[in-house]
Amino acid sequence: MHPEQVPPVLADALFRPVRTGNAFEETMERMLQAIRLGAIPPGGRLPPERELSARLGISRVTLREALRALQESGHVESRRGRYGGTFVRPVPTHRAVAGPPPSPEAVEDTLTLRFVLETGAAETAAARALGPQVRRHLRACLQDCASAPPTDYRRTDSRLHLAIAEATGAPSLTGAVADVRSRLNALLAAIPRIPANIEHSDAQHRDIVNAILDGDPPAARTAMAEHLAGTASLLRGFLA
Amino acid sequence: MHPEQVPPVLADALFRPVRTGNAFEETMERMLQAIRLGAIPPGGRLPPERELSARLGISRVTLREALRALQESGHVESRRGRYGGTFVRPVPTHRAVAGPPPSPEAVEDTLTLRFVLETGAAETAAARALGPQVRRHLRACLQDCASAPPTDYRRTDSRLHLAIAEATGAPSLTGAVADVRSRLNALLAAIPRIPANIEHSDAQHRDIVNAILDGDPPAARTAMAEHLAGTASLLRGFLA
DNA sequence: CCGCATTGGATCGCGCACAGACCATTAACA
DNA sequence: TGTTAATGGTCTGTGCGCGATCCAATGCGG
Repeated sequence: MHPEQVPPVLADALFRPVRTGNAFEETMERMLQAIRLGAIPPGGRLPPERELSARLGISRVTLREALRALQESGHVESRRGRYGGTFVRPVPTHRAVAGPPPSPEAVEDTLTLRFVLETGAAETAAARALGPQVRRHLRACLQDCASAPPTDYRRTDSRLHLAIAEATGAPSLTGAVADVRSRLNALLAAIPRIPANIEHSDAQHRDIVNAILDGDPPAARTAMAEHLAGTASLLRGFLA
Repeated sequence: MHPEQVPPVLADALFRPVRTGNAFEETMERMLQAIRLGAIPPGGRLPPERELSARLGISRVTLREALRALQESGHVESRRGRYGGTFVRPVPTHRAVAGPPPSPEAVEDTLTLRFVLETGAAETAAARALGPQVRRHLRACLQDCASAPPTDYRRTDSRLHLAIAEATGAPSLTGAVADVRSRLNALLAAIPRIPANIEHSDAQHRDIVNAILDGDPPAARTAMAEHLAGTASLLRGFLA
């Protein structure tokens, strides 16, 4: 007997895990993502626990467990009372967690998804009529990125890329870009030292943002593709 | 006092729900996805419960609850004993569940993400050196799609698009395409009747597959973009 | 200086999901 | 024709996450 089988690659995609880890771990990951991607800047305040737990779809108890862990790891700080809240601490103790090196397949997978999502986001953003507020935000992120000290580069860089995704106006796309960006940052953390191609990056960032602001989708896509190629070959060199 | 706030769009993306629904519902969704997307053809056999529950990262009890529900809804059928298993029933009782009409924002969100993912997948697939097996699979899906009766069109169409995503070799991208495709099918289900532009679609499918097999990324992207435009304007017309 | 709205902090009972073991059934194969 | 391996079917105890409710602190407005 030979029942029809589902192709292996498709099976991996469709029958992938329903839930990755428990609620606590998922929540930790999400909060760290928000902090590391610079969505909540140092000194910034997180939404109140009741609101945040509702947004994340988890109980307040579970959220508080995660926040407590983040507190102990030095990422956030809590203050009680009205006008209190949970605040992101500036430059937390950056202890590099040395995990197992990622497999070449995982690297290629992440880079492929990233390329598709981010070039697509740039193109889509350029095709939209952007409001003045969004345009200002893009320029501000670009400026932050260019003038940031090397220690903040990773964060401001993520912030800019996220801003581009936001400019598409599609929440799903923004979320997908945020996720793949987190995966990318995890890969970059496994690299010993980052070469000083920051100036080069800044110029590329400017090209991308200009193309988007000018409403030139093909140029935005091309500029983004060139920008991503740098990081991609860097990662492939170290990890693949 | 005015603590720095996180931009609303980004907050929606980052603080989106950690887990959508309970494990049972998630599992149901996943299994229905596999069936409706045609990954498991009618008559095909699902992996054994033990293996499937392990893949999905859930307990066998929970998986069985979902399978039982699918059994009662007529989607699958179980047989005990060696060489038994759970099989997809041909053409289950297609009772259309009339939910609330999707919001225009949700439609636009889905269409945007779909455009980015699927054009990106086509381009990526065309840029790869495809093995003979993959090439055969693509051609087979194209053929199925062209020769399928109207009742099977949705399924074979999904199957072809999934095959293209598979051809990228990136599991994450394949999973993302499968997800957005499910969302799209949900939207299409809300439309009263599908116009008879199937022949047109078949020609476009051929163009896409040919461009991929010829290794012409720009042509693949363009062909896919044209193909998606049809469905997009259809949905926008009905729902936006 | 007082009152109060707002926020973090803490506790208790409930229900779902899990892990593991065991039972029942079936078709290929020797 | 018996054996056997693989599969669906069932049961029980355990732990995590949830909902709800209350407590504690704190700074602004009167």
